Amino acid sequence: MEEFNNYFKSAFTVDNVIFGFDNGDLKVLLIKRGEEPYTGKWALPGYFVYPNEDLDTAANRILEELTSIKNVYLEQVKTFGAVNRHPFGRVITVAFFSLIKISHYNLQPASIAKKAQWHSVSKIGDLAFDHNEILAACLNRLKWLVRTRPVGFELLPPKFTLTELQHLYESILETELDKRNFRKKILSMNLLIDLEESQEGVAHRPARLYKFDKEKYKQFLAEGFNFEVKESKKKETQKTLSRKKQLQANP
Amino acid sequence: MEEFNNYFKSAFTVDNVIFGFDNGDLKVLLIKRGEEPYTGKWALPGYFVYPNEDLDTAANRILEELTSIKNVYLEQVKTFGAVNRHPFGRVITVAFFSLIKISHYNLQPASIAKKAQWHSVSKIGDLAFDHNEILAACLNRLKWLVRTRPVGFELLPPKFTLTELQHLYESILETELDKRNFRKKILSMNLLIDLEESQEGVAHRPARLYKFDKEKYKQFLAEGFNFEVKESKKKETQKTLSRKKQLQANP
DNA sequence: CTCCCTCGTGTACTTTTTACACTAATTAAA
DNA sequence: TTTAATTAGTGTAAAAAGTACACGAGGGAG
Repeated sequence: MEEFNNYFKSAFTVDNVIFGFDNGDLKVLLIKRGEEPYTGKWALPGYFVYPNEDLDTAANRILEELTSIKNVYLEQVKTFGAVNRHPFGRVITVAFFSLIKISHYNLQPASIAKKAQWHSVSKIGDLAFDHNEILAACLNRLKWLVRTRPVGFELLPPKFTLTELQHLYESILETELDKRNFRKKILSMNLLIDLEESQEGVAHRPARLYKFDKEKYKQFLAEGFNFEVKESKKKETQKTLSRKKQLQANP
Repeated sequence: MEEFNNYFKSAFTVDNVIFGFDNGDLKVLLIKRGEEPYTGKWALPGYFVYPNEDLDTAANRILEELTSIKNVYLEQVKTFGAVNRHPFGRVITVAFFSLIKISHYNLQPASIAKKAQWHSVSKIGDLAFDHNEILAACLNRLKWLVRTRPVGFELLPPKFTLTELQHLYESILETELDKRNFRKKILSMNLLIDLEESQEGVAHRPARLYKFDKEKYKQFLAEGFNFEVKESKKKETQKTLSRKKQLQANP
């Protein structure tokens, strides 16, 4: 016990990569640092974990302080603890990401709003600390997630069109998807409810609005996951070729 | 800076789930605790992270102290930091898992060997701390990994038969695989080299030996991953049914 | 020589994925 | 009110991948 207390202890933080979707673009909420080190640089929102706080509690706290939003999708991704990642001492940080609906994002107190800003993921420059690396890890996880689980809904307003959903996927996966195949796939999951309403205020044929079916989603989670969105293949994969070879060899 | 030093600091450890495969069974290396708390209970090997040590360095150190093995597959999985997970104070632990070839596993110094022991993953009892939870998380990740990347080789001796490889997959995935389909799939990846040798000392027709092709594997990693082993379907999935419904509705 | 055991192999069927193009609905402008 | 502009919405056929399934071959043990 006494021995225990003598061990080296390190500062312990949580960084939260807050994703949103707006204007056809995937965004991250960044904060302009007002203090040393890296003053003036953009950084991921993060803070020390309190002694009586679990990790995800800390991540939620950081999110709420910034956006006044609670209860959103939040996932632990990876822990970063390189010896020299913080110039003032040893700091270990657990990276989380969360998915929020930007439309629901309440303006924070002015003091915070001055510092916090949405940035298109595709146009991020040099961030403070190792935050580019953290962001990259979270982006990767998000890509995997979106191919695997129908979480797109977390980033869209409650009512959305299939085209919006497709743009969201395309933006996250950085690829183009075939409209018909995408719709076939998404609708075949039966996780969308057709609201039988249409878009308003657009200068072209209005699209149908859908909402996400939370009940069916629970069922889906319980039964195992059979969902994947794939991009087009442009060339024969190595796998295909080698399989053909194999078949020729053993006719 | 001064402020920085006043923040709450926590003890910081790494736990390493060391997987091996032997006798048709997936194993984990556990240690019998000789001190408080949880004296006498089995626990995952783990230790404090030193001030000048990166996380994966610490995980490798723990592995090496126990097994004298270096340079094996090692992956960070998740960080566990619940407020009360350690009765003596706040301890945050980063869980890693590693894959080793049990055949290469040198006997440690007797002092360690007395405490360390391989346990079949399927027969693990109550572990110390939250280690059952940590093990479960690592097992899940391993399942995903094995369906997605050809890492099975990390757990087998340098020369192995396809049946051994299949048993490894079956043991990790906790499912049965069809022999012909499994071989077709594995061979079509072109990651195995047929050694044109046979097993010896078995009381039946000896199987061919293969080894893993590291060069092709690098290529495979560079080109993106197209590998998955699936278990048999026993019933129509919900997806199939709903798709049929949809097709009937729009003929 | 026979028994016993595991090895190794092919095919037909089902499901999933992919590629691809035109008509419909609405607003804005002429 | 006609026309242009713009996005919405829809089906099908071909290719690839996945699945189910059974028997002769090769070796050791007795």
